[in-house]
Amino acid sequence: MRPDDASEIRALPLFRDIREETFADLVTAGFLQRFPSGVTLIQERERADFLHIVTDGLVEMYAGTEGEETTLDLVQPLGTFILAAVLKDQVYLQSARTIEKSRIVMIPAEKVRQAMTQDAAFMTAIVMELAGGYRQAIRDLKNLKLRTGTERLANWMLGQAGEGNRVPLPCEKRVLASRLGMTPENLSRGFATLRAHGVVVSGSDIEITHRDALIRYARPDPLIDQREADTRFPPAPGPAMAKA
Amino acid sequence: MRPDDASEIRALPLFRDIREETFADLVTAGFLQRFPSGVTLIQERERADFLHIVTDGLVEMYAGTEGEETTLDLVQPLGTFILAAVLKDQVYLQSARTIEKSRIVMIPAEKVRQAMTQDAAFMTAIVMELAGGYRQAIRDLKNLKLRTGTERLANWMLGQAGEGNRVPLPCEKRVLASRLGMTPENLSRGFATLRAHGVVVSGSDIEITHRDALIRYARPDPLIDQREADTRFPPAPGPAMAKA
DNA sequence: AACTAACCTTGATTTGAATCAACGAGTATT
DNA sequence: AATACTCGTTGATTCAAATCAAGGTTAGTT
Repeated sequence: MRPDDASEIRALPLFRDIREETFADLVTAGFLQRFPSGVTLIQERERADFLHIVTDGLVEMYAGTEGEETTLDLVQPLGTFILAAVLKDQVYLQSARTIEKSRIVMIPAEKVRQAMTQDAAFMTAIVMELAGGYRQAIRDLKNLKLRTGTERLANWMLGQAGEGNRVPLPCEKRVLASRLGMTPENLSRGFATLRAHGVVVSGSDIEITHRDALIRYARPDPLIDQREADTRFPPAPGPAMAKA
Repeated sequence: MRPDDASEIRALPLFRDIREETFADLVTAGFLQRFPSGVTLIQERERADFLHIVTDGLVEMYAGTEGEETTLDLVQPLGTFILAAVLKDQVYLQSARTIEKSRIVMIPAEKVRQAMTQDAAFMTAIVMELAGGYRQAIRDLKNLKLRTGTERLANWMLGQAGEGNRVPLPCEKRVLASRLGMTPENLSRGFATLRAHGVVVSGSDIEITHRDALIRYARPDPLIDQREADTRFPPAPGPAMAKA
């Protein structure tokens, strides 16, 4: 791994506050690899061997048997995946494939576990990362169980647009459909439905023209849709905190 | 909290390996409370204030707006809940209510965070607990996205029966239905469908008469259905492990 | 024991979503 | 430039699930 690759991932919440020495250990053991689009990086049911970090490109996490598979997540640059499997030293529950030309940093699972025991700050960061991942999974569950497909789409658009009105498409629509738990056909129909609620779609050009109308349709819920700010530990203590 | 209440939760993976002193701190700060059935213990969107441990009874984790809610999990004795919210010092994503007469141990969030920084073994246990919870949530997602309601029911039955053929019902069928992501009506129909696949249902008496037939229908997948063994850290090292 | 109130089941209907099938648009290839 | 291919859209149909609407059972109460 080259020095500037290392400094790039140093900014990650997972590594930001750890000791220089711990980081050096991880970087030394790890390596960076480039992959074209469409490469399977890990396969569900295999033993966890590396912590993966996406430094460039896009990775799809998916699961299921051939022909009957579903997208569970998209990992964008400066995201990590399968930390939980690495820590528990168990098999992957998800597969991963590149869906763009990507750069991936891989760190041997054993080194991660070792570093965790040697650096309390690293372990703390791991706790926060896992807690965040867990909470995101709960959000996904609520999203799936409480909303229709088109509602999920509408809320996804609001999140993706941020403050602006353009909705950048991070991947093929078929992948987005699977991520949202619907078929490509129904995603199309979903976009069609949303035309009546302040949305204009033309190919991969997606725009929100009447945000209030879309919000009225989507009924966004911060407990489902709001990305969580990454938390440093200890979290801001209350004004009147007891000391042990 | 009485001494034997304390010793009861000492056996939990979360506390099993922590220092005596840490455990004493937590026990001193915590308290035990008894609740009748039907009491709301926590409410989504509130600030996380206590780590909860169910020592007796049954707790339903649910979410959603009045009238449109869904059950996310059932917590049985010697289970904990909302650890992630406590650690991140954020709001609950789920509500909790007793659905049986229950005994709950509550430990102030601040004490948990404090104990974590003072006892590496406790932090390690937390990492394992979070990783396990995260993986379970991923399993739930796969279960929902890859299977029909009746398939989820069939696999739930196999898991609930264990080695035997009786399928104990831990809760009302309406709650089970919600947990499995279906309506009570469709749960009934699901049981009806499974009569053709080796299942006999009469009220709350549920029995598997032809396990092979049910398995053929359910097509269980260890990556979805298998409970994870709780992992101590470090996980079993390979035969040739480097020492730092 | 009779009454009440949940809970569960069953049937009919509607709605949401998946599937099947055809076509059009865009991209890459020859 | 023509071709082949993938991707996305649209329509028709089928299927799964939710909803609406009765009944029936059970448990808890008076």
